[in-house]
Amino acid sequence: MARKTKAEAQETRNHILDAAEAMFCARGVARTSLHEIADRIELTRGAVYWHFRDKYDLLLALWERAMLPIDRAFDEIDTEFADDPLARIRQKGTRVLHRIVHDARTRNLLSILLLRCEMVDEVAAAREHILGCREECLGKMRSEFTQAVALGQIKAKIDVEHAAIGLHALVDGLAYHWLLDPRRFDLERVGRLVLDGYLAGIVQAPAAKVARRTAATARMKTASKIPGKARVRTRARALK
Amino acid sequence: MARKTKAEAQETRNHILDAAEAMFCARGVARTSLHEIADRIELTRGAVYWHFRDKYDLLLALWERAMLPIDRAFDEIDTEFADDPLARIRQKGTRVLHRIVHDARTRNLLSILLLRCEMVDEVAAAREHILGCREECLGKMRSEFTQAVALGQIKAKIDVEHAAIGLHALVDGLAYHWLLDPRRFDLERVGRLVLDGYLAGIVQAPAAKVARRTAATARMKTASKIPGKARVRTRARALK
DNA sequence: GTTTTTACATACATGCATGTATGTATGCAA
DNA sequence: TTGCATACATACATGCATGTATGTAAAAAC
Repeated sequence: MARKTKAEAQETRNHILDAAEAMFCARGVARTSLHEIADRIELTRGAVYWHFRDKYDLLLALWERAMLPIDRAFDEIDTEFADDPLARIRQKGTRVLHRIVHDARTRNLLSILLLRCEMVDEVAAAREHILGCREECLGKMRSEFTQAVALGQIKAKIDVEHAAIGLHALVDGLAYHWLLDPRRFDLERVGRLVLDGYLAGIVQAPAAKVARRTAATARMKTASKIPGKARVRTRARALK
Repeated sequence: MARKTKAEAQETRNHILDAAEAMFCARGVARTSLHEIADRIELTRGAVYWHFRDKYDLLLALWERAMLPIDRAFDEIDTEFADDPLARIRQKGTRVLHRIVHDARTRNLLSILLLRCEMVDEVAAAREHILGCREECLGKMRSEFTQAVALGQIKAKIDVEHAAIGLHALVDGLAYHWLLDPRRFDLERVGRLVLDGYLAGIVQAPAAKVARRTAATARMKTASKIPGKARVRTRARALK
């Protein structure tokens, strides 16, 4: 068969990635064969094996391709809200939700990651990559929270590590449930509400303090042993 | 070979389930063959096919076996905190976290569900089962939140549906990240902190109100359009 | 213009997982 | 005690996915 030019080869590489993304998303990583992927774009397995070592190398390439635009989107926010870490946190959360809903590639990749891929030995390389990205993301968020504490935007006693972990878990959990059943709720709208609720629990409270206690908070007093975080008093007078 | 008595047959059925749980957890559902499962307990595939239709029927049985104790644990809490819905919410969240950390079966099953299983056509039956459980859980939580609103424990303007979705997402997200890398953080401790932070964002605030606004909340005012939830003022004076 | 390398297609060998059919010895019911 | 259903083991047939080896024509390097 006629050999393609370098640019054309790059194009077919992208086609393979597109096909893999679609197939993985539709039928799961383990259940899709390289034959099916190649077949979808009228190629043979030879082409796939030429560009990628095996299925998991292909999967890793898929993730690397998807990470770039996400990182860039995050950096945009950093410059946009240069002096307002709390706004950056909120903006990053809502933008992630927006991307998941409106950007097919992000949504597909997240769907593969959360629902269509078994995290076992074979995907070890990809797993390490994901953990690295997660750690990087957590580090950034921790940094944001630290700055927010320094600016008095959130309670000083908040453990920034925990706040970051919670935020990350919340967003991923929302995405997970939405991907499982997208018609169940509106990820963007509900997600923003829930996110605001979470942030409301940690933003800096004004001086006001009252002693009224509900039955629940009285119970909680005896039930839990963590003094710092939960004693936070919150005030988020947001939104029009 | 010698036929076993009814009780012995039930025992081997459980052994098969145990072996499947361990293998699925260690190597993923798709990558474990029924041969490996049978081999692990010194049986043949014939035994597996006798008790289960195929691999996914086995998977479904695994989930059904795990759901019973979880439901019972939840019911215990209902009777324990009969008059305090907010405490029930908190207690259920923390108990789930506790179970995940300390009960191997719960942990394994959740690990299979979140990390070792591709949610595609083949697991459709199991998927429906899971969605049903999720809906049931959400319904209960919504009910708890509704009662909490009625008792004035949380802000009346809170949308109980969103609060339940957020709580569910938060717990699942925490579990997901912890299972991905258990040494990264202490699920029980950090999870309880984060959970309290989330609940702190929605519990009923006392009358106090102040006008101080951080840069972030000012931004948020313009950025968001949801008035109810985020305007909640919170106070959770919990914990000793 | 020749050589080399590229970008695939084709062909081959292998192994493994599945499902089913069949065998079989025993528990259990009548 | 007979007969049937049970609780498996064994055997068989099939298909499919993988990896690699080889072929090949054109692009690119020289």
